[in-house]
Amino acid sequence: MALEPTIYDIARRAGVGIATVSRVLNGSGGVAEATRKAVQKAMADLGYRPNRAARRLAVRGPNRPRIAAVMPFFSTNFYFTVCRPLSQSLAAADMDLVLYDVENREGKLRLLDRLADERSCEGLLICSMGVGPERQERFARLGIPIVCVDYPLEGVPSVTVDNLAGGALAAEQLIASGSERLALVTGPSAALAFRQREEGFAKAAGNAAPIARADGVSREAGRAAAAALLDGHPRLDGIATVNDLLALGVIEELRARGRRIPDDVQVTGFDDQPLMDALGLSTIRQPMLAFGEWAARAIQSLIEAPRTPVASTRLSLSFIARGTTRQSHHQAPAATAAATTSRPRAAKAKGPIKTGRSADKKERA
Amino acid sequence: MALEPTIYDIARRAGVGIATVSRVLNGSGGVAEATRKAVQKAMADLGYRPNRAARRLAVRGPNRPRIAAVMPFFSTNFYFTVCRPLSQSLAAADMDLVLYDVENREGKLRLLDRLADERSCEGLLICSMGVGPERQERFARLGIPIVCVDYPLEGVPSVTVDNLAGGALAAEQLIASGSERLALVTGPSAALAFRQREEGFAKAAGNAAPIARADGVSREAGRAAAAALLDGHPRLDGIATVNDLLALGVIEELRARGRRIPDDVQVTGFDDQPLMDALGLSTIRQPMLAFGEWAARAIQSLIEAPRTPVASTRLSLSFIARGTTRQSHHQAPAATAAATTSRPRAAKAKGPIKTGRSADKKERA
DNA sequence: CTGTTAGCGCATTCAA
DNA sequence: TTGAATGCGCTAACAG
Repeated sequence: MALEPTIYDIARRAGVGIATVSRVLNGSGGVAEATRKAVQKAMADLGYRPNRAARRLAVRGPNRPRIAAVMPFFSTNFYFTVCRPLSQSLAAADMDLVLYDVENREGKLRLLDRLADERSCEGLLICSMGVGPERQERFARLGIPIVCVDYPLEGVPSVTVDNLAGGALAAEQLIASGSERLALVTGPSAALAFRQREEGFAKAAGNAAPIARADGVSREAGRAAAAALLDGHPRLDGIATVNDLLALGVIEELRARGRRIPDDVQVTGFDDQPLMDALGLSTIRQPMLAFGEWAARAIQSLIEAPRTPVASTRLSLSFIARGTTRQSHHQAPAATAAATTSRPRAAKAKGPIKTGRSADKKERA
Repeated sequence: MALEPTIYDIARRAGVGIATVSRVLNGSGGVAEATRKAVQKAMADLGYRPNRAARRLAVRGPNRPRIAAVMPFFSTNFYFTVCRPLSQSLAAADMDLVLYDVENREGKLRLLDRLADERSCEGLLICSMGVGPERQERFARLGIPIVCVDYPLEGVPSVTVDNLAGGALAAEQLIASGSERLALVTGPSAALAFRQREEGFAKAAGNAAPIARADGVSREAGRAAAAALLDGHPRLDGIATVNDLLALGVIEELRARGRRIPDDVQVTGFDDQPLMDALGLSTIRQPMLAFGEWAARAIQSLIEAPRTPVASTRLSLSFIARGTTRQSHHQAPAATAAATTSRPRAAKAKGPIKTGRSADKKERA
């Protein structure tokens, strides 16, 4: 018996009609206690499990759209923060959010294929990753709209930021506040955003500036990368990173080596994840809130009006000055148009908990 | 036309058979370009949206169990951390994780009713919240197993910790390291865990110790509560909290008032969320990883073998000493059996980023 | 290439 | 209180 038992099976076994089985199943009353028991026993014996598809078809239950959110969810609080507005918007629009955490390219592809095979979602939300053109085409044929966040995918609406400008902004800020020997700690090259930030950084810092690639986006990875970097370039006085956690790792290593921050070396992060203000990390803020809100709206309109095209948007980044950089003397070049700068207050790093409670609160999308 | 159009509708409109419609729908090939276009136009015109229930029934698609995870997901990183192992376990077991963020009691009840009405999940995972007995009974009848995390619900398997002991542990640690005038900053009384921690704290700190109730579990709420507390009791030298974020808020307020930590006043958190080590917060660690793993296993076995009872478990808490408390002189009383203590290293708070890289890494479930 | 037909598993009349 | 019959929307043979 490879197949799942159905109400027919249990009806036969209990010596009743399927209607009766259905009744006890739904507690619709009007069933003799004896027969109910018999039916329940039969269900238990056969390990019956109702088929929800059949039920929903029969009951004409609401075809509540399910949005599959595919992303390396647990890698960083960036995704958590993006998902917050997303979740709320979707709930308000009466859609379900199904979370699919993917850690690597293989996992992602396998998942996408499965989603397509089983049509297990009505909308696809992909973060920081691409989709093969053939897969993209497949979803299109199936009528499953795709929306991309933090990744520019041709042919589908996406919200992105100018990562190239962001990378440059980091370098510029470091320079503006006095660093002369810059370096960058980046993450796995699989991420397009990282590669773009690297490029932007190199453009602004000069190609001589060393770039160390961390093996992941964790603090540990950042620390290891910083160690390697500092071994080769002990005189560095400004380290940018492509991610806040990496920056924290860099800072740990710097401290372990007795370098003072920001006096000896300045450090910047990227994202402005939650708690970075408490940690006093200078960083480049991504409009995570806006990311989530935009994505929710886009997928919503795509589901309600399948053929209506949605225009992609590009949001801007801003530098948040905190305790790991010094006061900047020059304004950042206006060249990086898409990136704006804000300096709430020159919060010198002192205690373990340091809050920049100024303009830090709301992001400026 | 209140009803959704079906393939019959579009078949009629396009002047073809339903099979053809189905073909273009699935890209199964073997359709003349002309007819395909006609069909697609009809679909567009009628705003056709395939009914997934029908499809899955017809195709006998895998009845992949969907686990609805109901919790105040975005309130704290506690849930994020619990969900990580949960997500991975479920994925490995071939189940989908559907996230339902609920912010309050009403939202929760409404959601639970909807889940039951629509049978939109095969398993229910509830965090930090109860379910009404009638609702519980309803899910039971529907054959939808429930598992509770961080909340002891009679009749359903649950993972919990001894919050009473946890509250006491906080007070004891504060006392052991020299505080004499204790206070507690707690959260909304709706949360059972908070109430229990309050009770435990009061028992160990004495009923004279003031308890301030914050209006939420955010840093802002913690800070506000601390302000009120300090206004009324300026000489406090030890403040425990029921949540890390609250503790961070307390610390902000303390610093704003020029009190030194831990010299003038010691502070403890609760949970040991991610980054608390970097922030140097002394706290009581919850076994979040184990929470998630256990829940995944429980729901799994309940789905595979519906009638098999699963025993609840209670995991233990441990105190993690970091920079916001002083070195303790006495061992914590052995009375709080369920709670163990560990002091990796007396990390004096110095820089904005301070890492206790010792035994901090893995939790001790 | 395309239409006809027969289920998929369940809820729900309607009679009995 | 119970059973037989019907249909939910779609896919998949099987004929044409």
